[in-house]
Amino acid sequence: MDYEKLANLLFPKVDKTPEFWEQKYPSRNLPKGAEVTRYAPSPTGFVHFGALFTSLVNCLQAKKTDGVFFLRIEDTDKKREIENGTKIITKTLSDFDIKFDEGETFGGNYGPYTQSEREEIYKTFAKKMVQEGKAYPCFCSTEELDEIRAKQEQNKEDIGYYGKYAKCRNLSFEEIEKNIKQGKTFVLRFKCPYTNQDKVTTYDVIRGERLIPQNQNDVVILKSNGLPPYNFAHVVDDHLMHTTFVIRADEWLPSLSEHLQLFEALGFTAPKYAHISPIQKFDENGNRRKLSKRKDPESDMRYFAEQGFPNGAVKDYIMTLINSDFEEWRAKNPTSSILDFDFDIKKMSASGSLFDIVKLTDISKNFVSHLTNKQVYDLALDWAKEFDKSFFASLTEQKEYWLAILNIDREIAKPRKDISHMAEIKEIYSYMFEENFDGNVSFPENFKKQDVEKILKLYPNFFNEADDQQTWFSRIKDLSGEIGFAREVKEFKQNPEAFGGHCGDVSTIIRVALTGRTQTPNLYDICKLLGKDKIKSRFEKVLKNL
RNA sequence: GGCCCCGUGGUCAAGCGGUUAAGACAUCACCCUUUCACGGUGGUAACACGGGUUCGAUUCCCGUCGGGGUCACCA
Repeated sequence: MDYEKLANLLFPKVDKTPEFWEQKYPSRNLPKGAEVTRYAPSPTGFVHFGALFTSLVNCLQAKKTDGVFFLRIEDTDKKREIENGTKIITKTLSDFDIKFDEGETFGGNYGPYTQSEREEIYKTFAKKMVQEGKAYPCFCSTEELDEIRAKQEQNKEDIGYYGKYAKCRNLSFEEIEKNIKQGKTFVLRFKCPYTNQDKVTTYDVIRGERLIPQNQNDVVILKSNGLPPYNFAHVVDDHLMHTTFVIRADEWLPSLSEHLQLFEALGFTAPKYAHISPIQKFDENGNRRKLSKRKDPESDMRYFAEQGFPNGAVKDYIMTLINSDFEEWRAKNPTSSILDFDFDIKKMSASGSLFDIVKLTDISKNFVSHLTNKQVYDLALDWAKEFDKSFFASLTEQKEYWLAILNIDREIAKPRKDISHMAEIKEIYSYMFEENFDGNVSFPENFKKQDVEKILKLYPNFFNEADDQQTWFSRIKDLSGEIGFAREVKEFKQNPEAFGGHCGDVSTIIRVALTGRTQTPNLYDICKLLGKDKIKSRFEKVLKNL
């Protein structure tokens, strides 16, 4: 077979040579140890939780080594593309402070960074493969391929396009020419020189050295639309873009040997690899499974935006999954940038972790507790603008009041931790607004009705808006004494029979009467914000319902 | 089904042949406190199983089991 002739038959329009591209994309001049990493999504407009996870690891790996982190859009399958898909992805990542050094809209000397615009490049290298007898055209139809598979399944043989099943592998030049003249489309297949009896040693940065069977399939390297599938695009792009470190999901592990073969066939040096296990969740049977786009709302980063989790909190949570000593570091450095953390990809676990909303909630509460009232207000405002119109209106119209509410138990040594996401704020503080208060509250059962009545009638006389917190509470004690309750909790505990309750009980009754809840932020602040008039009117409503 | 990956408390996880098997979340109890929180102390709770190797295995090897992934002209 004259491969040169075949190459020209298949790719008559390709006039560039591999050398041309090699010269156009010379080695990057980077310091020793600098890693070039990338995030390479399809423009589906959907950012999976695991994708954010992976992109964060890639980003950190590049930043920690003073390397380059770039964005490449893998759009060789036009079916998956949606309008503005790329924009949505970059916006989402940028919200999480994941910034690219290079990419279609970020600049860089190794573009185009969109695969559909790289067709000429792929074809140049595909042609080279043909010229060297390492690839051949395949005219098999889907039906023929299905037949092959059915036969293999029946015979319990390995499934795939290989050996005697590789029908088009030995087509003569004349047969190929005839097919092409008839206008038949073809895919280009890699002429795989191995069987799966052959083994190859691979190295994965997280998993270490492994001996794995070689791929034996004549995999497709150019689809009939002229663009390559992932395998060939990955190899050509990451070679030409000088990626040094490919960090990707572990679903790629089974095709690693295939990729390595392609690097070898092209005469390229393969990058380092790390394969990350997927984030999982329990299914209805209690088994773990990968977070699913269809079944799990939290697989979509939009979920966290809708709930109003601060991006920083989500990122902190992901960091705890990436390197488990992050939490300890974060506790000591509550406001430091993640880049100051001693990230190390080798500290990553090879096993997949379970998504845990409870843990995220805890981390988020900690995160929010370190913010100022203004920062929380701004986050809430941003969130409400998009997701809750009435809350937005309330925040805007009563800005000062909201700032005061959000300031309760904040910016003190041990701040309160009750807000984890923006969507719950309106509900958490609903009792601060008269329109939500109907006087229909229920007191804990151990309180006597007459005690409640006494307290509600007396408290307004004991409350002065000008009092500081200490004075305020001493008046509550006075009130306690007046109705036969203990002024001090200790006093009560020593002799419970002698009292109707203690000052803490009085506080609880006031709290419940005012808010309908047994747990709220500092009661003193609430009373002060509400003011005497509202306290009175709320108590009147409660007394009517008693 | 073939191949591949993974397997320490409910969850995230340290651990790299000898440990009282860390820590965090969750949970429970208690303490602190002028209320609610916050905080503190302590408790419950784990090496999937079976064989080796070894003086000694959570750690190394093999097998079993369990879970996951992958077998496309999708990435």
